[in-house]
Amino acid sequence: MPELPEVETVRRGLTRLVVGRTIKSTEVRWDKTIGDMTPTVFNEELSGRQIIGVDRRGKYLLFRFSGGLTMVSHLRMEGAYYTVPAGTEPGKHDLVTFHLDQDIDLFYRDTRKFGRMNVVLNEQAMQVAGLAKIGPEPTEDDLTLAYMETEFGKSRMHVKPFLLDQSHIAGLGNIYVDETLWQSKIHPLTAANTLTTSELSELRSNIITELARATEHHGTTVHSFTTAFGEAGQFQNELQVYGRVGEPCLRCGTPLEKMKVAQRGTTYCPVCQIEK
DNA sequence: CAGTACGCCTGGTAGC
DNA sequence: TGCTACCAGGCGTACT
Repeated sequence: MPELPEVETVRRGLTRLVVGRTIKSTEVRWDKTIGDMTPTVFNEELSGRQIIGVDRRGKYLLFRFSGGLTMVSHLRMEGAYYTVPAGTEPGKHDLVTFHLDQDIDLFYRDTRKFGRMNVVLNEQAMQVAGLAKIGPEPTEDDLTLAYMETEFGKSRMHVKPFLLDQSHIAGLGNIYVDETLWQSKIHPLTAANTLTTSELSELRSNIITELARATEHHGTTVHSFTTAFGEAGQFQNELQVYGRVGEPCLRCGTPLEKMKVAQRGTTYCPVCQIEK
């Protein structure tokens, strides 16, 4: 499931492969992917526009088009972009085709059809649902300890669903939440407002470092995620808890356990991550 | 307002 | 083998 490192990897791939290209036309084979817009309007809006950049905010991709339009694209669970030679027949799960100049087609594939793309004016992009209330990027400059103390202090939510909520911190998903909670020795059911300053400081630095490291490795390959280059990320080899239920904790050797927290599978060490 | 349950989807797999 | 049941889960929406 693409989280921040995977989305950033896709952004870099797209920047290399399609920035500078002009859209000749589009085809949409699953209407829900483009929200309220009809395939006809989608095609009329985008045809003739040049792709002038691809930005990212949290897990959202922001395609910048000539003429002041932005396409906000969220990959959700399995969305993926890749380029093929013009004329390539789309497969069953290729939901959208962007026919580009220079005989390139950009395909959007999404097996489970959860991903969405919304075309809006540039100035409306940050009003798109999900972006309107998005929290700070998990970087040294944007995610300050002072912010975390204030934000976590306001909520009694369990820390796991708290971290998955993009309005608190942008970019974390199930994998990196499990990883960073384990690294920080914090139990997933700990109430957000009971974390001490030193625990928050540790968590903050683990989040920032982990996402940066995963990005360097081109993200984690689970299920169907591949980069826009068609290559697999390598960070799955670095994961310390996700997908390792029953295997020994890398710190204390206790078999890792799995439980449901807010309907999500959660792997943790029952000894290292002590419940308060 | 804060927090929670559900629906959206399909491929893979466990169990019979 | 072929069938059913269930699981994976990010996020928007509806609800408490």
